[in-house]
Amino acid sequence: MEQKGGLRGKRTSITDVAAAAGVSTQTVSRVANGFTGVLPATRERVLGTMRALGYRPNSAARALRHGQFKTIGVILFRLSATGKSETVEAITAQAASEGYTITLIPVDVPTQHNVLGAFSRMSELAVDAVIVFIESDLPDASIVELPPDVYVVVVDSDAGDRYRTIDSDQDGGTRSAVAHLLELGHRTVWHVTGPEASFASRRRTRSWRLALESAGRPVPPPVTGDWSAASGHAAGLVLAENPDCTAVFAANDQMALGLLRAFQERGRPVPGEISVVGFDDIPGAAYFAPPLTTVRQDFAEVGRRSARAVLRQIRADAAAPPGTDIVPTRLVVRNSTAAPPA
Amino acid sequence: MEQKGGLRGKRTSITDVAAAAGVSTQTVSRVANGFTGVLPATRERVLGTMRALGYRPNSAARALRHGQFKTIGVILFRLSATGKSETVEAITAQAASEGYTITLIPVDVPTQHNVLGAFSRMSELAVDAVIVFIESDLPDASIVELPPDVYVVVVDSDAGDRYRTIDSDQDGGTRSAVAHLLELGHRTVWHVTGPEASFASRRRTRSWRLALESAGRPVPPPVTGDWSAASGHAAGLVLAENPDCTAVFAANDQMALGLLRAFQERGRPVPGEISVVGFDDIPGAAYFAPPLTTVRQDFAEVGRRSARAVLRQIRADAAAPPGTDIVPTRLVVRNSTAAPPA
DNA sequence: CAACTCGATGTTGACGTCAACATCACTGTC
DNA sequence: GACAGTGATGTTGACGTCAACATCGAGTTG
Repeated sequence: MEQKGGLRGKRTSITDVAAAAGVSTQTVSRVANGFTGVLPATRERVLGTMRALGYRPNSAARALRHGQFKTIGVILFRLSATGKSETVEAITAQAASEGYTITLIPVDVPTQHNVLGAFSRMSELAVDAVIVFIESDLPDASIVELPPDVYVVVVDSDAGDRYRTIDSDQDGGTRSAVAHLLELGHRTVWHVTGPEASFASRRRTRSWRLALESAGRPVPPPVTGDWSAASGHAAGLVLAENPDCTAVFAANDQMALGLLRAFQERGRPVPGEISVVGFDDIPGAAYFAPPLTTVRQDFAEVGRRSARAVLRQIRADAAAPPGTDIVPTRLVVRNSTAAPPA
Repeated sequence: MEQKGGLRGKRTSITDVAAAAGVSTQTVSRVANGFTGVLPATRERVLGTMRALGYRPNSAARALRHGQFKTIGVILFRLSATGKSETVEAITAQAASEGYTITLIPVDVPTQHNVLGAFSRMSELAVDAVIVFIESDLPDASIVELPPDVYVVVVDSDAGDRYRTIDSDQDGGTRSAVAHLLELGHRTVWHVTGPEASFASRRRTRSWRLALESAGRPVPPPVTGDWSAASGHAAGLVLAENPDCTAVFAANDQMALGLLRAFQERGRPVPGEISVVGFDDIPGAAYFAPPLTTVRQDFAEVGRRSARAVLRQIRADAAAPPGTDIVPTRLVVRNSTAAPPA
């Protein structure tokens, strides 16, 4: 019933509690922070007054006093992209376990310019460190805009030589996908890529190419998609016309889903005539028609490690050495892959 | 190259700039805040000094001074649940457009106790308002723990009589799904529910029941799921055995996907023998086998409205009247529904 | 040219917290 | 019983910002 308007600024402060309890603010502070050296009787009295007055420490004053915000900023582009929410969720949980809070710093479009903007905007934000979670190239200039007292960890990007980086094993996952298909007897593996701008996509494409080359297989021209099932479907319609195509590696599961559909529409049974492998292992992939063989990413683990890395820097008050911490991926074989038709 | 350790606390303050530029801190403040009444020459000089020293306003000091944090807290359970990330993304964007930042406040398990904990924990957080985004019942006691100077908007829950609430039109969506199926000629519609604890699920179940009753149709026993495709699959295995079952309304698309798979495994063609309708319209639903008829939720709009509602309260410095703002949902007819077999 | 206006800039203090230091009342010692 | 020691509690000031008020000098007016 107190949810009335105009209540701003009436928050009870340490001074109010001190006055009401008949002690000094310092004593209240000691009680609030659980310090010893306060008589049990006094402590109880103060505690009671705090409760009665509904006292809550003011975090702005604390932050000002301590020079720390107990907050980590996460700069990101599309939170709703596959896996991102799992990662952010894990970051949040991990941070919370150490008393830190997460602040979201959105970037409209991940152009160099905008990322730069986010970096400089953030520098006046109340954060002790940042996790950069944008799957595109970081502009070189960004380092200039970075406030020197904020630590940085980068997720899924190519800043390993400048910042600590956490990444899923895109390369290993891709190689195991290609290897799986080759072992089944396919002559080569076709590929549907993600958008050009995506760093993850480019790496998958590169690893796919390398895997084929090192196995001495021909490298068919990749088909460009945009992560969506629709683009996978479009790619599938093209690929279905090609009798040589017996195995496709899609850069994510959504596109693989589109492929599955396109092949079904074109009467090219999966895995009978064409095998399909995806990437991500999204919820439901096991129930596609057919259940999708795919590369599972541990999005949550990426988040946990990012948070830990950043927290470690804050604790040590020192930047982590650049370099990349790679989170394993794992091929999950289901029913969308089989030997090529005889 | 400045990313060295131990740099904490060296952030340049308004005082440093003032000293360097040979003016008072107040003048720097005026320049920093774009106030008039500063000679262009002075302004330029100060601006230059700020740049040279890399000055960034300290938001903790600002917050302390103004009594506002320019921050909105979002209390949520699982960020990675369907649609949640879209909503949060929209909240973040909307808030950012008004200079507000989003802080994530996770709740491990949405028990009454934990939600309460989040509420009280949050009260010492640096937030001006909260969006409660937990699809479970809010404990009555929560209101007690709520700091009186923080505004609240609730998403997808049943607090409409206490707080401003934003919600998707679960009822309308469910009714249109059921109506669609009945219009196709099905005698009745079976239902796979979400978990018992979910408020959204319970409402969908209730609306489904009401829709059938008001149409004078028999109400078959609902099958309980847990949102996952696996649970949908399990439900489908059961339902497939029942020759009376010709139409199923699944409380979400993941479970619908599981149903599709189960019916396919059991040789019950969709939509030939059984029609399936889902809820959510997740990415890829249009590429399921067959493309899924489902109820589309506008998750982003829910987020935008929540943010706007909360921002409006902050601006007006007054709580919004309780009541619910309903975001429309829309039936998207695709190929998983058809007339029942003759 | 004294009185006054007005625009530019400076000074002071307060927001809430808490570290560092100061004080005060005991207790026990010789 | 004067004195050091100890533990509980109080006082002061500083963190960075900015509103309110103060000052100061140049231009205007009668």
